[in-house]
Amino acid sequence: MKLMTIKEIFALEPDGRAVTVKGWVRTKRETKAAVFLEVNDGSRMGNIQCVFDEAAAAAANAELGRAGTGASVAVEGVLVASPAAGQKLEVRASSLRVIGEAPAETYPLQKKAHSFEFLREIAHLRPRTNTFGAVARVRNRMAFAIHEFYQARGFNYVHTPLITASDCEGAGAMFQVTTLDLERIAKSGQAVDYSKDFFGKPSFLTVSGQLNVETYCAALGRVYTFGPTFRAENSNTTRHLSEFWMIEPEVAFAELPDNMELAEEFLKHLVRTALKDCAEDLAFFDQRIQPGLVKSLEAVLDKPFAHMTYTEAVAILEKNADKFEVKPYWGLDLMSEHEKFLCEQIAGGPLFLTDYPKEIKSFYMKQNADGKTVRAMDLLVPRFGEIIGGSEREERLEVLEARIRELGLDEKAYSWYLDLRRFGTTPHSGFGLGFERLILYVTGMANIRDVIPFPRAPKLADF
RNA sequence: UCCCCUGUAGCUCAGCUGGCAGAGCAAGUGGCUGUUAACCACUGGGUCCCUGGUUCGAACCCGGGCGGGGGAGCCA
Repeated sequence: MKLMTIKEIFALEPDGRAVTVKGWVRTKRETKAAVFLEVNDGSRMGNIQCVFDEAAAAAANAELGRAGTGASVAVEGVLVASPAAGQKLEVRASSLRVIGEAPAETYPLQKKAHSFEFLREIAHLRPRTNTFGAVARVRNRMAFAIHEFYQARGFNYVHTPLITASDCEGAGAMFQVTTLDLERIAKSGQAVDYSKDFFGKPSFLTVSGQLNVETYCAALGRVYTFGPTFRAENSNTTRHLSEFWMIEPEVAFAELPDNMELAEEFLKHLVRTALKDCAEDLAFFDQRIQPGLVKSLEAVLDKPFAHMTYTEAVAILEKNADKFEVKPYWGLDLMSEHEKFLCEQIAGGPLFLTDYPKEIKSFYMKQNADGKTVRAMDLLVPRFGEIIGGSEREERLEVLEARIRELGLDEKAYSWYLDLRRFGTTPHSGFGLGFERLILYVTGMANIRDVIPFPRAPKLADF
């Protein structure tokens, strides 16, 4: 590609070479002596300032009139050092071509700050703002960093299915997938005959790739998934989406401490990469969105994450019972307020909580010898709580079968999963990291609907 | 699903006890010796979310509906 991006131009010396800038106008400032056109092409946070002196402005007068905020333009000129503060480089422009106008009377974005609520209503235009451009770039870098991290450690990227015909994933309400004509069935008053459905039985969108990826873990050793996940929960919060992306590594022969070590290295790798490669965007978030963000991310890298068992945590919470709306006790599934207290007030940073009561965790988690707890781990972080949930898996066939029966689950539905224990079973462990929660954590953004391009949530599937 | 808040100009909001609809920003025009959230002056801009009611009179009070936000739960 011959056209240079603004990011590439900013890596050059201001030696008067000819440059062409193509992008979208962010703002235009006019004085008698000069017109300043700031153009952004999304390659970086900052704009490039294109300066039209009196003669150039006169020559480009008609085009300048059409080059309002949002218009797409091509500017030709030479690259020079900027005589004024604020930018090291600028383009001394000789000509301007407006490619597509954005009439101010109808273009929703103005050269002023907009609320995130308003921008959510124009999700197709919001990537043109500083904030959403920065989120998109960080999101991209983090996605790539995930692959870098696992590929460098010999993990295999496994594509688990999005459609599943087994209702045994157990991680929440599922979206049903069907090709049946619902309106006709409703009118007929007949019972649904799933043998006529596409897969010959009820099918759903996956709520987790874990059970499937365990099969490849039992063959390739180190594996991970990274893909979309669907939950039909009626969740209306700043931390939940109906469609979100999740990373799920699974490691054969790994026990819970190995699992936590991996999770800590993983999160630190992502934070380190963001600080290194997204510095300009993070500086913006630090300044405009979440003051102190960069410092708090740097602090994450400094020290080992704290560890605590559920039982220890409850003892601490009980001593501070007066601080909570819900009184803590052993056996309680911890509330948000408890989790935030533990990582913010006690640990002062990311905190692993382990060995939860088996009653509040999934059937597949490895049972401890105490008969009461399982080898689960949640990683809690300041600001919003749980970012990672994982465990060592139960690899003992009899114990897993007993647990499935105990919970009244359909044993037959899990036969392939139990085969992994029947044939060459091994200890193994894994966890799930919510990708959008990671982006919230790294950017300091407050609402999960603002860190995914097109959020899906109850009553929200526009664009 | 539950609780709370909210809906007024393109955007963000003010509007007292019910009495003629306001500001800042944005936009337009003019000015300005290089601006950078530019600055200064002027100008235009309204289905006060919809609907029913109370009242001489409703943006304001009451009922119903719709939209938006925050918190809780579920979890990643």
